[in-house]
Amino acid sequence: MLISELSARTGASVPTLKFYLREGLLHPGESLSQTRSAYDETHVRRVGVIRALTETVGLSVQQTRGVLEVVDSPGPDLYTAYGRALGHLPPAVPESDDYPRARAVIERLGWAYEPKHVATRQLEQALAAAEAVGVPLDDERLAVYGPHVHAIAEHDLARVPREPDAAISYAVLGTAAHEPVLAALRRLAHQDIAARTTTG
Amino acid sequence: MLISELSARTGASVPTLKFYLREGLLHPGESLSQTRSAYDETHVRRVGVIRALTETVGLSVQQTRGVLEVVDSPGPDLYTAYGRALGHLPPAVPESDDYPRARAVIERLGWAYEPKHVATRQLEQALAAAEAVGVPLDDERLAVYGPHVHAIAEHDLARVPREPDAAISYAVLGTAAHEPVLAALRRLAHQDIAARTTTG
DNA sequence: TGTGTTGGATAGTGGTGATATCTAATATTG
DNA sequence: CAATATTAGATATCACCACTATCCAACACA
Repeated sequence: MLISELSARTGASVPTLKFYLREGLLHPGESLSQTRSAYDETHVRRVGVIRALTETVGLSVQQTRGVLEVVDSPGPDLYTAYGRALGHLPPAVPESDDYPRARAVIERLGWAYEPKHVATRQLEQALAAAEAVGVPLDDERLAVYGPHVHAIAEHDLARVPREPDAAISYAVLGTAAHEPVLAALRRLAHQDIAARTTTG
Repeated sequence: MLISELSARTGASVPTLKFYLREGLLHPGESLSQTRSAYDETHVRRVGVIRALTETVGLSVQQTRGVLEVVDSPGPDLYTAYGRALGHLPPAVPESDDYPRARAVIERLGWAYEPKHVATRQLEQALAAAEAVGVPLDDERLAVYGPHVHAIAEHDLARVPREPDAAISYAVLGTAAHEPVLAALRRLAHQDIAARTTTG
């Protein structure tokens, strides 16, 4: 299909598609001539991914490109690819050599403190932000969160496909795309409980 | 304290503080004269909240103002205030009269489907985005998530303060500030499990 | 042969978060 | 008391970003 049809199929305007091509978010179509390229179903899907990552997950174009690069060239192992992908997701965190809040929490939960994990840094950042807002998370609360989150994570990992490429793409996109779902579920439960306790 | 000291205390530049004042994120100081105002600890805290909401939670200045307005004038009941605050948090969702994906999930979980809840709309949006990315959430998975998330939410609500004002501010800021913590915990668990299964 | 679309390049748009500059008024210091 | 510095408040400017618009020669198709 030509670019105008890709535009019709995806709802993205032709100039926007050209923009994605320029920015390297969308792989070029197969060149039919100097002035014509053929796009296929992979392009349709890719545009959907781009729009979901930017609009719903809230990534910038740059972050989206970073995530998609990991999906396209994941490297040999899941752990490395996952870490790389997390590095493109917010919050962006400056490197340091110790993350005291995160370490305390992780040790309290009996998990392994590993400062090299990107997620460790992001946890530190998130805990610091909660403190700054005036709603710090105490140990008892984190002790409650921990097992529930771990159970969710184990279930996630159990469902990752076997083949390495599919696994990486699934893990990377799943992390970004499923977080808003979990957040929405929690908000929904809050709102529901609040409605029941408020009104009657 | 004068604005320069507030700047020193918070790390925000004087022009930035003036910007927050102009935009209505920061309440004015007590005017000492035509060219001098006194700021206090409430201003220091408020700047911390603003920076955490914008930098870590990722809200725009406009969204932050919306959330802070709810905190400042919450209205009489928690449910309304919470809904209003959620409306300022991403993802922004166009209104509709039915949210089929969300309804299916909510009914499957045995919760109450209430299309008026902002969180219902946000759930629909998040589920649609996951589909678009190619990693839809099946019923079985949501059935696993549901109880864990609900347990977390109940624990959250149990710890909300009794006094209405404190409760609302806690609920609103807590929702925004604790989501990144939960997300980071889940990412950490993923990365940890991936590290163990990959390397050995 | 003519009409119209394409790829590719370049430039422009609107919004946003933050700075910079300016002025008159007021503290502070020597 | 004079000189210097700092402030509030207003206006203007900046850099960035995600797009969008325009233009052109090359080409397809009727």
